[in-house]
Amino acid sequence: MARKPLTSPRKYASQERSRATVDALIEATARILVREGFDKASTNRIAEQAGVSIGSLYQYFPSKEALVAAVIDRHHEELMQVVRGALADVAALPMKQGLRRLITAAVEAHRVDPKLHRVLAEQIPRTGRLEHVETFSRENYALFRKYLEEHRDEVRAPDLELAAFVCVTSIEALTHNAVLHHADRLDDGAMAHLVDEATRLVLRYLQ
Amino acid sequence: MARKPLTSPRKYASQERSRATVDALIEATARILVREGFDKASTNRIAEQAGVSIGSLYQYFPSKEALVAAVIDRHHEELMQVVRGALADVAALPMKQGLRRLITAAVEAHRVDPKLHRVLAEQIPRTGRLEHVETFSRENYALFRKYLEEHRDEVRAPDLELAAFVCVTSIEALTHNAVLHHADRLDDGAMAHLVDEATRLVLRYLQ
DNA sequence: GCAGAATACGAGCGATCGCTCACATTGCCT
DNA sequence: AGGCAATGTGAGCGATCGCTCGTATTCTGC
Repeated sequence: MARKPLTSPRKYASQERSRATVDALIEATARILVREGFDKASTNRIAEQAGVSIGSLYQYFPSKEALVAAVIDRHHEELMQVVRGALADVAALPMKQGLRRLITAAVEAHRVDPKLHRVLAEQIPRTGRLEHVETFSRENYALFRKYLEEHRDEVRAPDLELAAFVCVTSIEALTHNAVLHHADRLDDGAMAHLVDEATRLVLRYLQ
Repeated sequence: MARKPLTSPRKYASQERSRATVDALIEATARILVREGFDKASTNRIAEQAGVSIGSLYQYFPSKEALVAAVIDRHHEELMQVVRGALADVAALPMKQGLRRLITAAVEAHRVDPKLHRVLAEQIPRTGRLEHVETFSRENYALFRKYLEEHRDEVRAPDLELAAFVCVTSIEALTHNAVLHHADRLDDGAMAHLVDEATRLVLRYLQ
């Protein structure tokens, strides 16, 4: 199966044991990113934390960058799970309730692993994996646009593409800023308040 | 004047020559950040690009971090110049025109040096100088809140602090995303369109 | 014009980084 | 049981990093 002479690292782990190794490496990377930051996340350190030799690391990840990209992908998949679920839930609701629920979901998504989310948001550009984020954003735009189309009767906007951009960007920025930069001032009351305001913002804009 | 034995670097350059050195270093740092990214911006490389010895660099900046912080401060000062100017211009205008002008100013601010702005936005967290950004954000919130207070008769919001957070965050995210991530699709027409939408968004929210 | 302060220089230190490779161990298949 | 593929190991290489320090040059005040 494997043809290459082990120089360019194998990508696929077929046995149970190696899958555990890959998982441990990704998990260790996430841990170190959260606890010590990007600069401390050297490949040697990650391997050590994972309880795996540095050689094994390079069997499965061609570079440090690839490791971080794997963490990003895993995290984004978790986020999209939340978003897709929420969109399915609210498909039939009127927009007022639907938007409120969607914005609540956005907050929840940011609370899945806020510290990791923050580190990734800050460090992703360095990985050269900006495409990943672009893809992620694009899927968000597309999903929300579809939502708007399904509620076209309640929306006065002529350009749904633009409207989706405005809504998604605003909601993401509000929840991101609130959860990641003002977590201190954000008890449950303030949080409900914020969801109210954000809902009001996009609802009035769309109608 | 200088007491320390040259170990902890001097902060103040008193002669003309040394001020030029400091400027060259900051300018070189900005250039390298824009052209080659954070990782390539080593202190040796910065000194070389500035036409200055590495020793001189450490006379004026105690660390690489301090150098980047200086670039950040300079850039933020330029941005705030634009923002403060716009706020002064629109103080007497009714909100509808005023907000439009302010949002246009936000776009202009992002266009001062978009590439540098992007690199800084992405890399700032690494410098440990997050406080700088926080201060910057806070000044923005405060200025806009003051603006809202002066137009209290046109604003229905009960909590101006929260309203300022919502507006500033949304405007900043919209202009930031548009200018830095969708510059391709952003001719003058699309730009005017975006300003329209953003104005509508915050105006309806506030009234 | 001269002394001392201010400024500039750059070889090079110690640390760390990403990563390779020669070799050892484990698991699968017949 | 034995052979080969899959997986695991870690010492260490070459590069680069941030930064120091002893020395050379330039400027200022008298």
